[in-house]
Amino acid sequence: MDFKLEVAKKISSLADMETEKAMELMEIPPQPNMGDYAFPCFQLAKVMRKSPNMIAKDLAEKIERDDIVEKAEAAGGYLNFFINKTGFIKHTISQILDQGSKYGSSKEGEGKTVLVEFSSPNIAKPFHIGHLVNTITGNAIEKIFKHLGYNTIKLNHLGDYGTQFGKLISAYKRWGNDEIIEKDPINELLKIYVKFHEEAEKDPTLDDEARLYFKHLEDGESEAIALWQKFRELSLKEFKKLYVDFNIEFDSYTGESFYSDKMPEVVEILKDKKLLKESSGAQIVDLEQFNLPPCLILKSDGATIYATRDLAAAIYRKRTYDFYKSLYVVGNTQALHFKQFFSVLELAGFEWAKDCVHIGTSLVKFADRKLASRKGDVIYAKEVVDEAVEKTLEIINSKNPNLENKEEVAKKVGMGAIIYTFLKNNMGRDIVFSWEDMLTFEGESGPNVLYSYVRGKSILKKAGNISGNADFSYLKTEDEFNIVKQLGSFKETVEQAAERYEPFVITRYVTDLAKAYNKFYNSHPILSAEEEVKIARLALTKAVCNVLTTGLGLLGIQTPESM
RNA sequence: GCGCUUGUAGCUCAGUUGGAUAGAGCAACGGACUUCUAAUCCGUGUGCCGGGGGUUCGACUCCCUCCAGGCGCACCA
Repeated sequence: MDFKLEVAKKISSLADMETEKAMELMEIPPQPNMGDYAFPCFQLAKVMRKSPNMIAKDLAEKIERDDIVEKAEAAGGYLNFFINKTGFIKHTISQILDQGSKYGSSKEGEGKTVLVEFSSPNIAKPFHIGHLVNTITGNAIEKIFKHLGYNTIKLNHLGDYGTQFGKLISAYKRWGNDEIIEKDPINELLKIYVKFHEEAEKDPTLDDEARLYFKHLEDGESEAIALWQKFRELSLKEFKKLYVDFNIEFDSYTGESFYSDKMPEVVEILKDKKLLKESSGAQIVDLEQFNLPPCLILKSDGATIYATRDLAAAIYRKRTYDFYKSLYVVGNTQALHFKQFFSVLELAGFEWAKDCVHIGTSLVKFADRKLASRKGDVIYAKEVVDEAVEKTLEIINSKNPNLENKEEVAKKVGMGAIIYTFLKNNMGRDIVFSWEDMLTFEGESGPNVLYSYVRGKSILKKAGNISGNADFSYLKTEDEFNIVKQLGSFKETVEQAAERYEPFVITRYVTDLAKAYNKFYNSHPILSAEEEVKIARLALTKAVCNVLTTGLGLLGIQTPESM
C-alpha cells in the first residue's frame, strides 16, 4: 500500500482530476506540523473558477477519516493531509522487514538490459583520481538500475589501442627491464614511455620506428602482439587490485582494440547512407543540422579515430545485448564528442541512438596545486585509498582501540569515506579535491552514516533474539515518526536517482536517514525502555539498519558490523 | 568568437514538475557522556538566491540580456 497514492485517489474522487495528476501535484509541506502531504489547489482554481482557498476548504470538509487519513485541513490554497501515523508506521516497517534487501526495488526494469560503460583506464597509464571518480560513479549508477530490476551489464572500455602502443613497444625494446616492470608495471612502463618522448624530440627517427611497430601490431605480427598482450595483462592485473578493493566486477573488458576490425563496416554504412564528406583530406559527417561541429570519421591518412571506434562499439553492443539503454559514464569534458557521435548514429538511421546517454562525471581539480600530491602533479587512486584507510585506522585506534579486525573495518570505512565524498554532490560541478575534505569524518560524511548504522547494529546485537510481534502503536514520538517517513520514501529516492542519473540523491537520502536516527538515538532509550516500547523500537532500528545497508550498498559502500 | 556548464550563508553544497517562513554540513560560540559506541546530539545567526528586464495569482526554479568562473571547439582519446 502506498499512502501517497491512497491520498491521491481520495482527491481524485472528490475533485475532477485524474489520480495520476493528483499524484504529480502532491508535495510535502515545508513544516512537519503542517501535515504529511499537501495538495495545492491552484490549478483546480482555474477550472472550477473558485478561489484556491475555497476549494481547499470544501475538499477538507468532504475528506473522510479512515485508517489512511487522520485528518485533512485547508491552509492557504493548500489541502494538507495528516496521515494515520500508526497505520503508516506499521505498514512501512513491516514491509522493510519482510522485503529485506529487496526493499525499494521495483519491476520497472524487468526484461530490459542497461549497459553501463565506466572506468575505462588506459593501458600502461596510471589510474588517477579522475578515473576513480568515474569508476565510483559508474558503479553506483549500475547498482541503482539493478535495484530497479534492470538487467545491467558493466563494460570496461579499456584504452588498449592506438599509436602510443607502437611507441611503448619501441621504448620497451630499447630500455625495458622485465624485473623492474614485473614489480611495478604501470609506473615503469610509464617511465620508459615518457623517456621515449624525450628521446624522440632529439631523434625523430624514433617516431618512425614507433609507427612501424604499430603497423606490426595492426598486421598481427606475432612479436608486437605478444608485447602488447603483455602490457595489457600487466596493467589489467594492477587495475583489478583496485576493483577488488571497491568490490567491482566487470562483465566485459573488451576495449578499443576489440573493435579495430569492426570499423570498416561503420565506414561502409556511412558511405551507403551518403553521410561521409571530404574535408581537408579527411572523411567527416556533417552535423550542421544539429548545430554541432562535424564529426571526424577517417583521418586524412585514412586511419580511424575514436569516434569511429565508438560507433563500431555502439553498433556491436546493440547487436550483442539489444540494450534498452546504453549509458556512457565518461568525464564531462567529453560531452561534445558524445553529442556528435550520438547524432551520427541518428543520421545513420539507428533509431536506438536516443537510448544512448552520456553521463558526464565531474572534473577533479586541485584547490592548491602545491599540496595536490606528495609525488607530483597527479594524485593516484591508490594514494587516496591508502591515505583514507590509514587515517581511519588512526581514528579507530584512538576511539575504539579494542575493536577486532581493525584493518578490515578501516578499509571499509576509509573507502566509504572516499565514495561518499565523490558522490555527495551533483555531477554538474567540478570536484575541488582537498585532502582535508576527503579525510573529514564528521558531519556529512561516509563514516558518520556508517557510525549511525553501527550503533543501531550494536543495539540489535545486545538485544539478542526478540520474541513476539512488535506493536507499533508504541512508537509515539515525533522523532520516531520522522524516521519512518524517511524510510517510506526510499523507493521514490532510488527511482529519482535513476531518472536523473545522479547517485548523490541516494547519498543525501542515507545522510538524512542517519541524521533522523541519530536524533532519535540521542534522546530516547531503546534497550532500557519498557518491554513493548523496546520491541517496537528494536523493529524500527532493524528497519533503519536494513535500509541504510541497502542505500549505502547502492553507492558501493560496504557496512562494517562495528567500528 | 561559438557551444556546453556553474554562480544560493564566511567555506562546501541541497533546494523534486514554478508554490507556503530559501535549508544542511563545516567554521565560531554555548550546552549534553555514572545511561544502548560523543565519528553523535541540542542551542545561537548570517542571505540584494551573480546583476538587470520579462512571463504569472505566485520565480532560486521558466524566457531574454549582461557579468564572472570552469570545460570544450576535427586528424590525441
